[in-house]
Amino acid sequence: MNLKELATKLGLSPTTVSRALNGYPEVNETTREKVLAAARRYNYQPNTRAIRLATGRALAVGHVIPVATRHEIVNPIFADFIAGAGEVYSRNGYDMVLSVVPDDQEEQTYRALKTRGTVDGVIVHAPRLNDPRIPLLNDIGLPFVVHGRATGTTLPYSWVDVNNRRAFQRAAEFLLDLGHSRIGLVNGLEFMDFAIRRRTGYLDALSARGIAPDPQLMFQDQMTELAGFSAARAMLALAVPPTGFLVASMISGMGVRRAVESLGLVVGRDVSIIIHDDELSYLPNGGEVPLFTATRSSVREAGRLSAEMLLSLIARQGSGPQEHLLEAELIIGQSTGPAPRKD
Amino acid sequence: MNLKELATKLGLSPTTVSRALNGYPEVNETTREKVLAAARRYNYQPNTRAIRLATGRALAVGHVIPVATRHEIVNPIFADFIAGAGEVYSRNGYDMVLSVVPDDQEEQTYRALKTRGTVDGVIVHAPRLNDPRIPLLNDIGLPFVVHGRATGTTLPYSWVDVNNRRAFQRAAEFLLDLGHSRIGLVNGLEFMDFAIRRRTGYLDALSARGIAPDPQLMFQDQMTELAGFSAARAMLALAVPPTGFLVASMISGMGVRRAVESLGLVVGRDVSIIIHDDELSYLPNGGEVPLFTATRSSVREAGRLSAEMLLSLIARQGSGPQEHLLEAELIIGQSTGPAPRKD
DNA sequence: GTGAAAGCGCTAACAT
DNA sequence: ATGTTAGCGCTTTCAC
Repeated sequence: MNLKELATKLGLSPTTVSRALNGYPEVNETTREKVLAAARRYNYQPNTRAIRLATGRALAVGHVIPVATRHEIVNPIFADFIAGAGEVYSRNGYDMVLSVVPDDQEEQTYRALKTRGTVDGVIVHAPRLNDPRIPLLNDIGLPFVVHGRATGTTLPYSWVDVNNRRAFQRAAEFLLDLGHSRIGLVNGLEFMDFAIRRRTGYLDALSARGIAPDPQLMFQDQMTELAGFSAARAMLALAVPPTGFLVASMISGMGVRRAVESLGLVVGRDVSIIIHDDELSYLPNGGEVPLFTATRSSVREAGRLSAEMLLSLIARQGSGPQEHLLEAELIIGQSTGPAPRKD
Repeated sequence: MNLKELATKLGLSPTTVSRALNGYPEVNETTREKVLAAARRYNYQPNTRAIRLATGRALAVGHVIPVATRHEIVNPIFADFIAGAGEVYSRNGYDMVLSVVPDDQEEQTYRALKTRGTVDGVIVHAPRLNDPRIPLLNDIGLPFVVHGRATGTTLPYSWVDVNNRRAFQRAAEFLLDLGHSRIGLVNGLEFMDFAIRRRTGYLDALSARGIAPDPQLMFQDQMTELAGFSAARAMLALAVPPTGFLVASMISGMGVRRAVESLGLVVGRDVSIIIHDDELSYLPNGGEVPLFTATRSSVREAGRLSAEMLLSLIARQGSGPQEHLLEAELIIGQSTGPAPRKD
């Protein structure tokens, strides 16, 4: 059933039916009712392909995932973000187009997305320092919203971010309040914007207490189990080992936990671990570990907000770049003071 | 630059230009050269929206992810599969449309995908026993390929699957050959088709050696770190604990490893662990654990094969359902015989 | 308030 | 081998 057939059945022109369906004000209300009833009755579904051609809009939003950072797709953050964004898209009749491309083809992909009219806008994930995608997208005129921020970028742009600096600052303060003074930082790679901010928050908390940061307690690496394990083992082998850990991700947090336990230490008694972005969909920790988390809902919320922001940019309802900073929720599980010195 | 403009510049009709560009045989080769050169020169990019409307094809493939199984998206398997499939799609000018929907809207989503003409076909992920999606898609006439198989389904359908039964059988045989006789199975939820097949492989290996399965050594649960930890702890607390483990996923495998180490046991000396789908993108295990894996490349390969199969179904090149069974690669790291009894 | 007609940028008969 | 002519199913002026 297409528009023309529906119009014929109603004894109306396609124009009027179209207007009635799309909420144009000039349609007689009784006519509109009839049209809507018939559309429902015949299960009329407009052909998206025709709408796209006629309007020149793609009715789709792109998410480009370079394969080099493919692990991003297995990041629980990504999954929850996508779930939140997907909700908004489908509510607005938009599709989500996922492009998984070799990282040397990222620029080319964005250009093709624009010139072929595949999407009306894109979400930029995992921004890095001076991220080249921002000037690129600006240049080719493809509307975009960044999930996170790109330190070093001078151009204005729209973004939605969790307050990573504040999150790590509060987590560190929490450990400091418990009496910990040697706190190990197990961070992600510090060319990622969020990792920089997290380190800053950690340092801010230390400096507010007049504690000088110890480079031996600050690790950055991929957020894998093995990297977390290695970092924690190295720190625990120090002459004066840390009694608390601040970890950037659930996955590396599991490595840290294993490192601690493999030395016969007990988490929550001898050592406190605070994991960022804990308690996400597929990795419940069973409430065993003192927690700090951005919480699942806030990441979903970030997805929703980003998607809404992008759709409003596409509709040009927005005036200039929009920005939104979400606060992370501090969730406390068991907690413990510093471990007794064993000397 | 559109087709008409390009044709005018060349002094040809749009038809000829279209034919030249699309490789139709009736075009004069010198004409074709000229057209291709001009297209490159003016950076002509055909408007996908117009092609879609004119041909009635969506040039897109759908992947529907119900939010209830949202963890599927954070599954390394999913990421590698998507990477492989995405490669094929982009090589063929197809888009990948991802729909993340509440699980009670799954059927409705497939119907809408069909009636609105959003996609030409779909990939079905994570099939369950008697999966209702297969009759549904058959019913609405949307071409599909299943990644995995759905035991209990009577309708013929196309699929690509890893030989899970054989994989677990070989892994169990490997442990049996080392002298292990008490082998714990840490499986995924056994309403998932792949989990059923894995259990079958495990049981086949035991029965071939005349070993009766012990229900206390067979666990099924979500494939999370905590579930792996709990299952392994429970088994290790038995009067006669297992000396080997067969684990369904990297994530639960980390829980099993932690459980083992938390008891002061050493992996590779006291206990052997074999993890399926290990060594995927973001979870290197550092070669510490005896490995068994479907390997990253085979999952990517499954993605590629599924995508190719689907595109061929869409083009109706295929005659009847196609099937493809991939063998998993057995990768051996350190290995060990059974732990000495400590009584 | 409704309709006729043109057009979005291609493809695909049907000529020639 | 190339061109002419209709569409694909909508939206959108422009008339009435």
